[in-house]
Amino acid sequence: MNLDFTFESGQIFQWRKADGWWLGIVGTHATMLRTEDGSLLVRSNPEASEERIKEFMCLNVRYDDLAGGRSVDEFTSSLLQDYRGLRILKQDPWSCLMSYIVSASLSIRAIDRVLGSIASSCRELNVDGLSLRELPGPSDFLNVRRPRKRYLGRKWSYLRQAARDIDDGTLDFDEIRSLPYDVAWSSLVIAKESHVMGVGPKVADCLLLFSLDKPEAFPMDRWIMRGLQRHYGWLVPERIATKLRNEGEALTVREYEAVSQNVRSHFGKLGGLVQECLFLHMRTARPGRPSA
DNA sequence: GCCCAGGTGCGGC
DNA sequence: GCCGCACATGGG
Repeated sequence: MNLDFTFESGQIFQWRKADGWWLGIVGTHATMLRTEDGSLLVRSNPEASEERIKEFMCLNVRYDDLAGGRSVDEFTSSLLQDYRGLRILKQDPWSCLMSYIVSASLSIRAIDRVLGSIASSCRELNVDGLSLRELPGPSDFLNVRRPRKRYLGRKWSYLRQAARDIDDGTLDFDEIRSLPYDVAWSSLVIAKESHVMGVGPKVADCLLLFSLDKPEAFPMDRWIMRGLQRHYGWLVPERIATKLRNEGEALTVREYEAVSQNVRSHFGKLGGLVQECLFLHMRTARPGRPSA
């Protein structure tokens, strides 16, 4: 387990490192995590059960099992080797949805800042003398005052609408969780009656991967599209690759679906993990080198 | 100044 | 269906 890779991969926001500990909120527990001699150390307040932490860290998921015993391809093997210990965390669905609705077209730093400003009027939790703020739950969110001048535009109303839908049961995460990947994805993105404003192809994949138990979900943003073209060219149909080279980086929903199909049939349930490793790789490794 | 940042909704063909 | 644009702001 490598907590630096895990928390620096960009999968989760509002965590920070202090004195060698990773600090953030798990459920309602202010939590500190670090590894030592191969074991995971936890401090939390109020004290979290071992089960709760295991659930958050997905310690029941074995990546060897997701691979199904087959090796994927050479580049992927070395990628997974380079970022060995990176784990996909299981986030609270509402916090995750909020984070990724906010995330559209912002830098990671800006996303963290916006979420921080939303949390700034919420409950303060403490552990070991350090303090951090909870994000509001769906019903509390409706009472939070809108932060002044903090990047949000129309996104603020998307968040409010999603919060209302959760409150009145129109949006039911457990129901989506129970669906197979492609049905769940379509219900979020395509279906008129269940579409959530602010959730497009990429945000839907984030929610499915990080909160709704779909390890094959493979969110594709600009970094990932560059990574796919550079290292997995055969998964990107020629017409789409040409388009990406010539005009901007935006894909239509249909094009996103086409690439996503190829990616999922290649990586299977290892997809989500590969995606996080590739994301970290593209953002940190020097260009032109196959590995970090 | 200008471009880019974990995209998405909308109105125009 | 696809295209072009607006959306808000800060850092390089």
